[in-house]
Amino acid sequence: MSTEPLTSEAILDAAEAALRRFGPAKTSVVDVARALEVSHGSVYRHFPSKAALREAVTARWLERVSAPLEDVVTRPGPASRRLRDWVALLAATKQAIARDEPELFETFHQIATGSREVAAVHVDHLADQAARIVADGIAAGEFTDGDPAVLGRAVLQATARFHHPALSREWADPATTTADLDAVLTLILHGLTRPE
Amino acid sequence: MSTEPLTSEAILDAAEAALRRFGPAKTSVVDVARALEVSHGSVYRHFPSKAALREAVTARWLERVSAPLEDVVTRPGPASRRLRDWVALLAATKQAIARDEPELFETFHQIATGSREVAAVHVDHLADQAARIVADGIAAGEFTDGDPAVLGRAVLQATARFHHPALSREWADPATTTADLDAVLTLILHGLTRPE
DNA sequence: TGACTGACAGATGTTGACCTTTGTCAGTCA
DNA sequence: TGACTGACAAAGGTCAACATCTGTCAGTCA
Repeated sequence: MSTEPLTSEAILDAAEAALRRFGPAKTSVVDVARALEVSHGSVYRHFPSKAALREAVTARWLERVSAPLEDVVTRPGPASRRLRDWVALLAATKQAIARDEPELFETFHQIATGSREVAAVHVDHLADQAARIVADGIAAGEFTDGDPAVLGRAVLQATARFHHPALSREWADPATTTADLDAVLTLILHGLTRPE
Repeated sequence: MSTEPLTSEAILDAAEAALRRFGPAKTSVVDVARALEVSHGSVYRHFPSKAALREAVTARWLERVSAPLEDVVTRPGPASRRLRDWVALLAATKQAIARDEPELFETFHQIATGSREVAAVHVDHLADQAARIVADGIAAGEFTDGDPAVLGRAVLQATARFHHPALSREWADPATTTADLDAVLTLILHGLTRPE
């Protein structure tokens, strides 16, 4: 019996573990509280509803997806190389999770689908990362002029086929998927790159 | 009581009408047979299973989607204009159905998702249409050199966000969607177009 | 003779009584 | 005093008996 005070972080950890073990359908607030050896009423002192708790778990998880991408954004080197690597890493990350932990992937996709807010924050974050690489490329004279925000968003949307969770069924064949992503990236980069 | 012989076409018509009226969950083979005033056993003389019947209805419906696009492919005029119009018409068609007949849209999406074959034929057909416009553009010196099949497929995939049924939730705001599609199309066409 | 029927077995859905879970809140304890 | 408990009402989920549907096939009818 721990004497530590109950924190939101501890609840998120327990909730994520429970979701991994039982899946979204079989995870109750009581399960989460039991793992923490508190009553389920205590969980409600930190999160206003079960939905809010699940969204918080998902938001934290999505943040762990976009954090490694930040390295590619801030790394030195040509913007075209970084943009290509950034999209490839984003796609590879999502596809790896879908392949290796399909249930967990499905869980988080379901929750994100149900809550516009959580998904929107994640998408905005990604679009911003892409926009910053594009801005670098324009500043360096590597890309043609344009609004980085619009172009970053366009890059994200044009590659949706390869990272949007709703299209995970389309990733069944990794070889085809990689070749297709290469073709789309080449098309896009050609569209961004300044001639000469 | 009709003396006409029962045809596959008549069954498809009745099945589509039943799907429209009752939805996919509530449409039984018996319902379809009843509308035709035959026993459900007769339907099985034309289609080996309920799944095959539903797939045939869906295939016919998808063909009605891609037929009007053919006009844009064969129409005279610059390839860039036609490619832009083609994607816009494809997106507008799918989005209009999703908006105006959400249940029917959901029905056909569900069936197509369940049967790789039907969906693959449709996608291949669309990729081929795009490839033909790209080939025209290359032949006319309007686009840079490249494999039309690869580029056509890339165009289709890069615009998936705007026409893939699995992403219909993302079309909620038509104004944003149109602006986003414009940005992606501009990016892609810039990538295809020969400088100068 | 061959398109069609209808009775049938097994699979799949539906229903409603029962049970678990969510979310609240007055009360306890340190 | 404020973090925590646990009993509770309402909402939602579970399960087994019941009903419908799918797919087959021997038999009918023109």
